[in-house]
Amino acid sequence: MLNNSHYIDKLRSSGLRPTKQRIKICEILFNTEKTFHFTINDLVKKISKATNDKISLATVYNTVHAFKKKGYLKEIPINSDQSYFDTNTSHHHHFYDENQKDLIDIDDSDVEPVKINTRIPGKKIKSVEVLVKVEDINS
Amino acid sequence: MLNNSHYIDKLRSSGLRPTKQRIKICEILFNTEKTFHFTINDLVKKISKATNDKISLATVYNTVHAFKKKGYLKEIPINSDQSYFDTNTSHHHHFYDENQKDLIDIDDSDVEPVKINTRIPGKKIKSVEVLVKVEDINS
DNA sequence: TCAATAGTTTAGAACTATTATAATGTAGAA
DNA sequence: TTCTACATTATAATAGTTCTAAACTATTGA
Repeated sequence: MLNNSHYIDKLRSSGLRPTKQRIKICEILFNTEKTFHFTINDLVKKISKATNDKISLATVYNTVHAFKKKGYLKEIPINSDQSYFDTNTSHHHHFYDENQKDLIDIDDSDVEPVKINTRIPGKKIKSVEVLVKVEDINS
Repeated sequence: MLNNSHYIDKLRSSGLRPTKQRIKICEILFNTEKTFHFTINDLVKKISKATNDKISLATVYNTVHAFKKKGYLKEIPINSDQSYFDTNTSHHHHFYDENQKDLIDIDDSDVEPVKINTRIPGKKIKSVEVLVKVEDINS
């Protein structure tokens, strides 16, 4: 809202035109102290709370994908009917609470480096992601 | 095909009626030396190859979910447009080849035990799954 | 053995997340 | 300012999955 020049620069420097929709989405995703997880549906709700100018669903999808491609967002692999995204793009892992259907970050420093003692010929490792599924103690 | 009594017992003992559809799906999923990964679509194709009596799509979904619930199948967390299942229900991990969209088992013995040095109060760990995304070396 | 019943299968409709389309709008360059 | 390539939009299309409700069948117990 206030200081958008940062986002404008960020967008422009990665070859994305700083349109008002993209800037608004930047504000919603990156103007927070803490990183967070969201689905497209979550983001649409946040947008409609934050502004009166609605952004079309297609643009939300386009923007999220563009941001993911540029490395501003990560997609988190969970079996789910919808995709989860993370504004925390640093290397880290996740708890997935199967009762609350809630994702919780695990700091990289809280996971001992994962050693994989096998390789696939002709392939290089792109990422190593740990998903810790948890549930209520009494279940 | 031949010795179905094993599957009949297995189904019955877990409270699932041994219908011919379920027995057929058991044969396809569990009559193999090696475990494998599949999508619902893969399974439907295997069924239509294996038999002339077609099994309706709804039944395939129902059966896979029932088998998953009983622990005969695992669902593998990958971001994908469709769900992947695994007939290997032992503890192990996966490579996901992003170019070929192919899943490859990583033996549990090929991954050093993953130590998580943090916990969520009131929650217990249900599983720890490692997904190693790989891609072609020249990409 | 046979009817009752509770669980199962089925085709097809419905639903939901996501992607494609193609017309309109707009940022940035000339 | 004008042009053009890129963006946005509403809407249609697609694809995986779930729902529905009627028909079917394995099991129970009389």
